Amino acid sequence: MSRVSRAQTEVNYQRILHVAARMVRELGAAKLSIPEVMNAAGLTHGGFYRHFASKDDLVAQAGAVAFAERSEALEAEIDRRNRDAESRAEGEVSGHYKAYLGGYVAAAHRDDPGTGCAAAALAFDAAHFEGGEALKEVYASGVKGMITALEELAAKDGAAPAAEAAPDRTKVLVDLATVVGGITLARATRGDEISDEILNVIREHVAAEATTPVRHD
Amino acid sequence: MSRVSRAQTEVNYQRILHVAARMVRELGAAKLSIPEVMNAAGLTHGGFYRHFASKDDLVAQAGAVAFAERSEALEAEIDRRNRDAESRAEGEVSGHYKAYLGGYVAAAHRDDPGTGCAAAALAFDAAHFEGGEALKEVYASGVKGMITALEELAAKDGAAPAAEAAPDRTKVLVDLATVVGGITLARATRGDEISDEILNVIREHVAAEATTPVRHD
DNA sequence: TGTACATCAGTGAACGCGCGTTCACTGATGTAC
DNA sequence: TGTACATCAGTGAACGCGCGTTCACTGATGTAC
Repeated sequence: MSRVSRAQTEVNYQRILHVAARMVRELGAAKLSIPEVMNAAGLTHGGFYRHFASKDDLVAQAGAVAFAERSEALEAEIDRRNRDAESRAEGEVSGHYKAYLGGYVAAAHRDDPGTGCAAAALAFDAAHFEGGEALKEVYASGVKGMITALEELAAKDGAAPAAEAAPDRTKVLVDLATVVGGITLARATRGDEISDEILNVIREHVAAEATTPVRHD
Repeated sequence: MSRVSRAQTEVNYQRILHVAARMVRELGAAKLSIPEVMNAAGLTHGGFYRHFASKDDLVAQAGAVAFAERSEALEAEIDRRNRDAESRAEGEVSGHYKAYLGGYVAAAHRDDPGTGCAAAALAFDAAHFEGGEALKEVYASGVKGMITALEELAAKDGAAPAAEAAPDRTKVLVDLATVVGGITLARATRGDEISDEILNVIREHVAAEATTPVRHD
């Protein structure tokens, strides 16, 4: 293969990005190798620099794609909530907020980080990134986007018991930390009985009143 | 320097271990280099294999040391609680459990992972470790030790509001996930305003009734 | 206690390896006329 | 529409680098007598 059409170039670029978005969540930035990414995208490693300035550039762009993929999933959940709201009487709750959180802390999500939450999978790399600020910025704005989406999802949702206030930013931040910590601990202890126990306890805690959990795989 | 006394050998071994326990929490296993560890311990890299079978062996042993260092801090907290209990009337609470959690989610702890919680700092490496099961086992038993210690610390502690049950294993698991997730997100977003906001919100949530926070630095 | 010798912790050079990155080359694509 | 040519996406070999690991060597330590 020599030169390729513009349309094909764009297809290849997108394929590299999405392959890398999966692999960086599975392996982390340090073990992500350019030859392996290019091979997984069906190309040879030599052409890499026609698309990216450096490996750090790839990692930052792939991180942004990972957040975007997940953001689509969360927005779909919000749409579902909005549609439900139309056919719901005043005071009723849909439970999508808690369903989302409950599905987050699931074995399927723990076992498949490559398509899972970018905030959990990329936290280490965002904290340790040394190639400029690109990934750090991607990560921070990705997390802030998640928080906003969760606030939106929770706004008319709630399903809170009588004594508890309606979900607000504080509750969203605490819940997000809880599920991110839960999946992080569950992944790190995978293979030990404590891993499932953590998932189960956290799931019941965040989604006790949920109806059907959202699938994360 | 050529051969060295047995006592000095043990001193050097311990120094390598503790230096590595700090560095692996700061850098992660992938960026931890044997030459740098040995230099930081005041030795040259050639002698490394007199003490360790491989880099994976070092990482696993250093991880165990990191958990042990922190376990000592937690046990000191439990001792303090026990001493307090003697001079406390029935029904009073000391608040050490919540003080510990509150101190965990602090800027000082976020900014100094090298001496901080091993469960948070080593989660990525435990999840991605490929050199046998050593680090995974160290990590799982380390986390289970933390949970046991927190249960013990919470047992006669509590400071729970009227409606809330006394802290039990469920509460400990949820609280642990929340503070681990909180410090993980705060480290990954460090430099952005959201980092401090997460720490502050989580701290108030887990330690609302605490008196003085435990220092984690 | 003193002597002779084996041990082995630490040194520093060397190894092979995979990595990120560069580069000369290819030849279909895109463009100018 | 057709032709001539410049462009440039992709190829595969090559580079320097730091890494984990090995090894011959050193000489003080520990031991046997």
